Amino acid sequence: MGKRAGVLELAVLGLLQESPMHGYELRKRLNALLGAFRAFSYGSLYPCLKDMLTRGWIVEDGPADAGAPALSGKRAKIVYRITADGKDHFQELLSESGPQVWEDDDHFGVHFAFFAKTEAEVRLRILEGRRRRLEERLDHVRASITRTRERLDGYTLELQKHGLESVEREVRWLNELIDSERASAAARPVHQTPQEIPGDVPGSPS
Amino acid sequence: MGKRAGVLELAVLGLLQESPMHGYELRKRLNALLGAFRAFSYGSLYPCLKDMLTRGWIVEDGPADAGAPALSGKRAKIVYRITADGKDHFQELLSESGPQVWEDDDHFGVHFAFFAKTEAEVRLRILEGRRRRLEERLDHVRASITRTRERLDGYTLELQKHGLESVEREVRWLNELIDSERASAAARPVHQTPQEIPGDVPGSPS
DNA sequence: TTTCGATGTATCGGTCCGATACATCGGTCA
DNA sequence: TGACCGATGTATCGGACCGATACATCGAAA
Repeated sequence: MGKRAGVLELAVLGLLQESPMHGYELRKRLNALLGAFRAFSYGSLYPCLKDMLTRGWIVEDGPADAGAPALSGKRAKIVYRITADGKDHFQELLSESGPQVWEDDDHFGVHFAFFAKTEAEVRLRILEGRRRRLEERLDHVRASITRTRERLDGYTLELQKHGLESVEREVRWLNELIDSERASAAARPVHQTPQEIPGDVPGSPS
Repeated sequence: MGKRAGVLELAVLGLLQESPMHGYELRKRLNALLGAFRAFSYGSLYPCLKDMLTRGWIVEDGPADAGAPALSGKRAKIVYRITADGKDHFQELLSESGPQVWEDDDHFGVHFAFFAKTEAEVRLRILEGRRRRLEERLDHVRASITRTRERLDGYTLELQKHGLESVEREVRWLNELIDSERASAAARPVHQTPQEIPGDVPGSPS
């Protein structure tokens, strides 16, 4: 599967970790999770689910209404549940911290969304890698602007500036996050398992 | 051709408007133009150029070194030049101001990049449409956040917040642009041709 | 002289998704 | 009552799209 598939796979496993779900709900939660960031379509979701079934990361489940097994006819709903293998695979994917994670915007977004389940060390490595990447992009864009400054009209320049400031803003965001991470790492010196601070961003809220 | 093709087509025509170019340079200018926004690949550029050739928007040109026609062997460089039909088509595309323009991020970006060549009326319509679109997205995201606030962990929430603020920032940017446009429209009441203010964003610089 | 990065043209395999089809459900209004 | 409608729900497909790649030339450095 392609570059994206890994992303979807991770996101699906992460959501199913919380509770079993059917496709429709999965898609909604998926897109809510990433907010304004990204939208997945059924055209990728269902093939991905199918693939994950064959690999054994997830299994289909009858609906949870065990009270009425075959009563009242048919159910079309298909509920997906994560398997033990799936959980292993999820943790495996989560512990990745190579370039793939921070080079690609989508990869970073999804990985970040599950930071609460990620080891502190990995979190920091990803955040720093991401920052490095954005700063490279920044240099590149800045150079490009100064190189072609006189050729650009006002609107084009405005667009460039806006894009530049967006990236600068993101770097500032990362700086804050990294500082928080470091502060909390210093406070709790050695290894902290993710479970110790379930779902809290270290540092003061904003 | 798909949704994207229109975007690339517009961008290419806009750049060739300034001066003839070969593919490699075209791609560089293209990606510099859109800054941090987007990157086109040869895999889309060359097919697009081929398509535009058959439609007659552009023509191939021998290299400009007319001094040595067949001297010193071969030249692989292919220079593309816009035709009269191409210029017409460019203006036609530029005068579009429907939903396609502001719904899609890429469409908006490219159209904005050529605002200096766009009629003031169209500019305003696009900017306002874009703002409306982003505000819808904002409402949607905000609702989604409050709806699922208690379910989210700190990192997920942080991600949502960051995304939200990005969009809010973009809306503020659009507000400023719209104000500037209105002010300059009020100053020069009736029709102003794009050429009257070549390449200046109306209003004071930032 | 070789090597290397930049310039330059071009294609293809395979991922991805917008559009679409189809079905059921709960509510609402005449 | 029933007919309508929007939300819920599963699923597929055509073809746009692009990362990776191949190949060639050039100027300059080592």
